[in-house]
Amino acid sequence: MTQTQDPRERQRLERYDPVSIEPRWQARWEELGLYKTNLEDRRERFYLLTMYPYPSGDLHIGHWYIKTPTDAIARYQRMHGKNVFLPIGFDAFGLPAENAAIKNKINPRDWTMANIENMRRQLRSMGATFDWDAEVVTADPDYYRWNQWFFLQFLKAGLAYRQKSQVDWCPNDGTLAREQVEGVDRRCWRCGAKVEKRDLDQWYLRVTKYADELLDFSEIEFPDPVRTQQTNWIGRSEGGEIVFETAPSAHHAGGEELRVFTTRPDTLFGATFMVLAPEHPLVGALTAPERRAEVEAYLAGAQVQTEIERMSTDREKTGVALGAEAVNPVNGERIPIFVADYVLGGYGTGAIMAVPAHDERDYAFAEKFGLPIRRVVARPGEEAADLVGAAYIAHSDDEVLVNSGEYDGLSADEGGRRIVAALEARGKGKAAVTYRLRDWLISRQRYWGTPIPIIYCETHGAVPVPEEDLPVRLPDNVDYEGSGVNPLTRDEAFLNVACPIGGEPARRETDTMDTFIDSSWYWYRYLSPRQAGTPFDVDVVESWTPVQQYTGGAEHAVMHLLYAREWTKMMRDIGLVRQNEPWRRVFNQGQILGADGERMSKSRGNVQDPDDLVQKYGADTVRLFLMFMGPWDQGGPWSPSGIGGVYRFLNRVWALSLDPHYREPGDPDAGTLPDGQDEGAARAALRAAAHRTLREVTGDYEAFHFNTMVAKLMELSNTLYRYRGTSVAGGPEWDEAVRLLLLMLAPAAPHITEELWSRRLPAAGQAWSSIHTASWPELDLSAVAESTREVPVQVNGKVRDRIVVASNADAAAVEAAALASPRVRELLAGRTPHRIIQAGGGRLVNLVVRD
RNA sequence: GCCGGAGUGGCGGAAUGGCAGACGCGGCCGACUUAAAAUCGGCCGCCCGAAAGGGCGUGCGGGUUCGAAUCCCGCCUCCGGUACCA
Repeated sequence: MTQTQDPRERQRLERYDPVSIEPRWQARWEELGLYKTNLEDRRERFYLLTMYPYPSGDLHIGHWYIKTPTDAIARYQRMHGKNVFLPIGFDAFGLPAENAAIKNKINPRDWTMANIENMRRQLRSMGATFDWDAEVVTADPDYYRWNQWFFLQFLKAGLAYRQKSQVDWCPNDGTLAREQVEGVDRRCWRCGAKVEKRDLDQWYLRVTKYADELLDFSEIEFPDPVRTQQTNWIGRSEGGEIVFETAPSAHHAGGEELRVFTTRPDTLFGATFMVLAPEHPLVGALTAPERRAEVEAYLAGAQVQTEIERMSTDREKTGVALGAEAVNPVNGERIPIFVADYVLGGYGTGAIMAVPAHDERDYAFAEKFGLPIRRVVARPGEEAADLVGAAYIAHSDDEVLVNSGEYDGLSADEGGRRIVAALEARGKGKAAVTYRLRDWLISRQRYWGTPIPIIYCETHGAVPVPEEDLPVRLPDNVDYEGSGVNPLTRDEAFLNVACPIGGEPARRETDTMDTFIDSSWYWYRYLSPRQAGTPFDVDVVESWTPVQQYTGGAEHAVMHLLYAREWTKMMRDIGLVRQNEPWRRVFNQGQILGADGERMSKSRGNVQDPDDLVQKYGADTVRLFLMFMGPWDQGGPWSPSGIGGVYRFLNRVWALSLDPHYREPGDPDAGTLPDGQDEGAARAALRAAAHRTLREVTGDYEAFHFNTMVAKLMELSNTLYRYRGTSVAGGPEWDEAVRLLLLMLAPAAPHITEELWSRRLPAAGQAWSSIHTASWPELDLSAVAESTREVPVQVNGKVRDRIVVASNADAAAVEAAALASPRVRELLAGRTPHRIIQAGGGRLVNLVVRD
């Protein structure tokens, strides 16, 4: 067994050369069809979905950061015997393609398809187990025709509608959904330009219908921040709708209804004025002739200000009196009506009752315009004198109504309920719920997207394109004039069409759909990507979805992740699927930033190209390094320092597997067992290390704790290294440990493990089979058990000694051993501990002594 | 402002009520080598001490507990989201 050897005489160990190993195995796996999923297979299914990339041209390291651990999950689940489906596709419509087309005068399709081709190559170089047969490219007419089909079904079901409205408009990107406008200064999520307002006829999806249902997360497991963000975005508020009436005046007959929404109906007696949003339809009618000039100037100013700094942080209140009054339904009081842009046209009823004593914004407005402030809610014990002038915004349980007529003395909550009930009896109000969520504006004034299948006819209006005429294809050759104006609007061949109803000359809708529609259902299409006649095979969809696990970035928390839930519910309501949610569980990995801590982008010049790293270290090292960097949900600035450590680790795995008997000339202890260990103990220690690692690594894979998973495999390889060249190296326990190490490492570093595995099998007299078809190893708990254990002993909470006891020692034995320790006796100095605590079943002892 | 997340060695990070700093980077020392690289081994939170050992230490201040990086209260800083939502 023991060999003496002169290293200079040994044949040199073959070098670990990932660049030659990796492409060879990738080709072999493809040849074997190892990752083609048979969707008919009845084994337990595991649909693993990762957000499909936008084909911007190059994969950067951030893509690998999402996809590498996802691939490891797929491989891990396969080793557990599950039928795993891991598809991939491309989010191929969108603005960058169009901008590139304008700049270079090429077709967006050509630009996009060339990028996709490059990204396919890069994705393959990761060694990921994507099932390429399921690939979906959204710019393919066979895909986007179903966007059109869905739109028509939603139209029939009343879930889609057209409306003229003020929309957020980016000078570069055209119409934006509300979610796509970012920040205080209202900038475009995509290009960062200032967003303006425009009045346009637009198509909407009626997603507000699902507001309450979307607040129910019982069937979907989201990271907490995503759930919170969606909840806030939907923004449900309970309160009352109260009907004020306009008062008659010299210029106005009065009696018109002015509805307001409030969350504080209990403060109705404190309403001292009313405010309408600039967009409110009654502003014009209510304005007194002598006020008209000023009001119109204000409205014009508000329009301009939306384009400039209306939302600036100082946000001083502005507004103008209309010269009209409203009647408070609860006490008949007449209060003045103002128009002010701090009231939003799109929320609630676009009008508020202003209660300056109990609302910060109303208070600021009242102060500025010298309007009365009347307290109507008081805390018990507050004197009448305390109530003058100041505002009281807080809302607590023990407050009562004052200055509120018959409701005085009631608790605010109870008073509010009674006020609403009394108004309701008179038809002057009712309990109401309002949401912040708006319907989804899907029209985009862009070429590179799904054409909205509508034809405008002078006789028949907006006519849906008949289903049999789908898809409405994007013309391939369009004329880019170097401007952002949608070229479809001047493409006569596309525009001119006969009305499907009467055959009259008519024109096509030139708007295309928001690309978030493409990404709202692509994983259903993956399951039957070439299905004709329906968007997907419903039986396959029912058996494979909701998706088991979805992985991707948190930046989509209130966009993609909300739109797709809405879409699924709409599909359900037109009878297409039976599920309520698209996915069961979503995980957000962190974001890799550039070395400068900023988002990686070509313009910043901080992009890390994975190809360079793969060339230098191999895909396995890059994969493993990305997993090892830190917790997966954390991300952080990119720094390649440390990648060498991971590369060294793989080299050590290589050396251990191929050359167990080597003795390191630089190590004085090489070839000798650790102090105090005989061969039997060494063998047991090897097995214990391997199985303990297996126990922990299994838990880490399950919890997506890839960084600690790698650390523990490094520890195991360090242990093996300690025994390399000793009498136990190459023995059965050693062999088992190496085997477990390779199996545990296989999901993360698939190439090197496959290479080493394929060399082990013939050595063991077995036929070749891929390590990726092997089963996850079985844990042998008896191997983990040890005969002794170390117990830290604390005195007053500070560790003062460590004692070794038999691993089956009971509490009394541990206590006795602790008290017998010379060090402890010295510290106790004759005192008797008044308390002895053993934590975790004797894992730690704490002796508590009083001074 | 509001909502969410985070703050631990020179650095990435580990430990979620029980031995703080696993694993890795980096640094220092040593071995191997004619030499260098590669490789291998050892040491490295701060302060006192020759050592044994002791004191301090997880953003700051308090608290709960036999015991706190971890739980509670009050702050500070950074990152993400949001922007007058009545």
